[in-house]
Amino acid sequence: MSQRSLFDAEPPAWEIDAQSMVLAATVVLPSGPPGEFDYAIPDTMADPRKPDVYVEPGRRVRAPLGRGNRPVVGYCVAVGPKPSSPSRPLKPLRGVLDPVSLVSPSMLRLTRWMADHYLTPWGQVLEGVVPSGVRGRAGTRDVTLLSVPTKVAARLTGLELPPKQADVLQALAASSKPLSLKQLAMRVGCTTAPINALRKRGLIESRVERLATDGLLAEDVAVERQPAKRLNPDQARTLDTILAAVDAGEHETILVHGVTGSGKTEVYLQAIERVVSFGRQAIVLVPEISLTPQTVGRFRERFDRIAVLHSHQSDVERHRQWRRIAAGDVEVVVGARSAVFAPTPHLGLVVIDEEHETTFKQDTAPRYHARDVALERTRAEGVPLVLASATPSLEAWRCSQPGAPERFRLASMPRRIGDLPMPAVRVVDLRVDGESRGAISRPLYQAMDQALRDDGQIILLLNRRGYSTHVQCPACGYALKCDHCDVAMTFHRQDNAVVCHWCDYRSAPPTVCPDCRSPRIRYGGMGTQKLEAEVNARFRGVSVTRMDADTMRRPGSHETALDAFRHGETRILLGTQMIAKGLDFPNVTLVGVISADSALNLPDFRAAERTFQLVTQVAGRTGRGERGGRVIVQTFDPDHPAILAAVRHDYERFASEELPARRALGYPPFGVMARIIARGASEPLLTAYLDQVAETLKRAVQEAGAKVRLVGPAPAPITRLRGEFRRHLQMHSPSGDAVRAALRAGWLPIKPPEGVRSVVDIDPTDML
DNA sequence: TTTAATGAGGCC
DNA sequence: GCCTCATTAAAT
Repeated sequence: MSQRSLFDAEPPAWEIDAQSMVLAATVVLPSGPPGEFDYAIPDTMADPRKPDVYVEPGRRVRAPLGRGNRPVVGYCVAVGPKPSSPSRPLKPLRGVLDPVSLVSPSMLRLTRWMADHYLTPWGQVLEGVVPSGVRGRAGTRDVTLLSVPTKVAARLTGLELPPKQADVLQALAASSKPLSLKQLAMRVGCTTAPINALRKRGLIESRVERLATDGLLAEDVAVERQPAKRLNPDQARTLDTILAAVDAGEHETILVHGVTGSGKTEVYLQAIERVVSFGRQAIVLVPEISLTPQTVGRFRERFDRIAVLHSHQSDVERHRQWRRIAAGDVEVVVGARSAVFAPTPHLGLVVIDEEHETTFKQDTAPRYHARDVALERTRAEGVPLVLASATPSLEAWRCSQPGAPERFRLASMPRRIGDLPMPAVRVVDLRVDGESRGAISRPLYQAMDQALRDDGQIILLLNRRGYSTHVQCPACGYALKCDHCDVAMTFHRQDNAVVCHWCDYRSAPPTVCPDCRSPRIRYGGMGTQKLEAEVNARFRGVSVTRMDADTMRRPGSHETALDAFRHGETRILLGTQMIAKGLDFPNVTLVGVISADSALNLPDFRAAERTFQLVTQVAGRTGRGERGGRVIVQTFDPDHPAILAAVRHDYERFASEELPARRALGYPPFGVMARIIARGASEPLLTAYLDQVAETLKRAVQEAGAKVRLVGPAPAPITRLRGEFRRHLQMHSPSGDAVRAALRAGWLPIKPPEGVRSVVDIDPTDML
């Protein structure tokens, strides 16, 4: 019902024209105006018997936009009757792009929810959710297939034809299946001229078909099937909890909190077996980094038909997997973040492994969190969601505790399988035991020496790549920064260059201070390259492998490095956080954390949580065999609660200390956060814009009487990035809807000036 | 008075 | 995001 103000006059009678209902498609655009637009569906596009040009929700269409009727492509999100009047008729659609729907009705609802939740135009969400290879039908091609009509075939001999044409017709009639133009020409040994002559005379008929260009891609490696493993009581109890939800056929979120090595994976593998036995599909989300052949192998051992989705796939491969999933040919989808959108026709269960990982948050639009999207999807489809972690996010943990607005069921697995003990953790106080030079303290050195003599293997974590992490002049204090970013340059010895880890700008290492010309420039701070050199120098003849973003650049290098470690060819594995997660090597008897504080001092309210997670996770890489294991954690802050809790493998202690602090400040999980990030080349322009946004936001919050607190505007912790200045504005509120309402009223309508870009990040995972 | 330039608003 | 139309300023 439309509302009319008392002061609005009724329109004069001659302006009211005959309205009629026409069949219309509602269209959203991947870029450009964010709204929904209705277009009349021409009769030719309303016939389901012509599937190639049929308009239905989830397909892309061509539509004329604006006065100039500029052709645009958009997603049809709904079809239904809409009013159209002679004075303002609906424009007709121009065409249909997709021969099948790319987005199911339930995925349309999910993306609609995302558009609302993350304040991102619906069309942009869809564009970000449907892989480009699927849109472009990568790996397929229109092929013209030629055949002889049966009528013609019957009187083949009676035809008078030029010799070449006769040969062609003979060959095609003899073929058991239709041939392409090229194939036929090849077979006869002629050009396409005689073939086309026959087509023109109607003696050859042709049809166009979409076919795979490259035949079958690398087939799934055959893997020997493994039976389900016997479960210990903790595992059995957890499985029962999940199966109760599966069998009830209702949505429920189950947080599986199991210590490292407690056998979480086996539990959800068995839960998936049940789901698959009902003819339904399961989606398993894992952090990108753990999508290794080993992980995937565990699924292949247990399921016949799995699909893998990750970001390093080609468009062709992704398209193929997507089609298999949509066709119902797949039992289990294993994938990174975006696999939460897998088009399973009959979803039965979603599992998010390592639920606390920040890689589940996408850092470009649509800036969604796969955990939150999965929660919404499973709720809408009425299926259970399993979140598994040894170190759950505090968001998930709080939902498992009494009094939370959202209730998750908690399943705890406090013991390792085989009743293996958790490794003993020793803290080395670097203020006391730190030596003047080097990364390895005496206690760590001794432990390494011992471990090597006992034939064990060692993992060393240092969460910084490069050689020296800062380049500084002792004379004037100048620290070398990136020319384009407000970030310290890291010296990489391998490339003999200083590198910006944010924009990859590189330059020659300075030999004198760029500021005061002092020749005493110092290279300080420890990165993985320098650690590797130190280990090599102090443990001569011991094989060492470094794993970080620099050594893992080529595809497969991850596998090569881990295989070498598994087979004992490498004794010491050192690297950044990519070695901290999920690895399961029973012969690792020592884990060393070179610097537990590296994440502790970041300007981020989650710094303590990150530190706890990282130390706990890497500590869990040892003690997985009969030989036990120990952990040495080096820190300058041995009394920090996060480190103390990690030392005791005590998640609940960490949570019970951190949660009150979060509550006091209104930080997540007790409040919702949003962050407006504006960037641009001109700092004054940026400041003026964000000040204006702050003003309108403040007014919107006041008018709504909402509980939304604004912090800033202020320079972002990284003030400059890729040559642009950055400022941000934070919003805190107990209510996400209040934040969104404020943003809709106070941010959306303010168009940034030329040269300023502004984005909103709902539930940001970092503050940089 | 004409022409160029900048900005706001609609796009169904 | 792009086009159109309005408003305003500069040029003839």
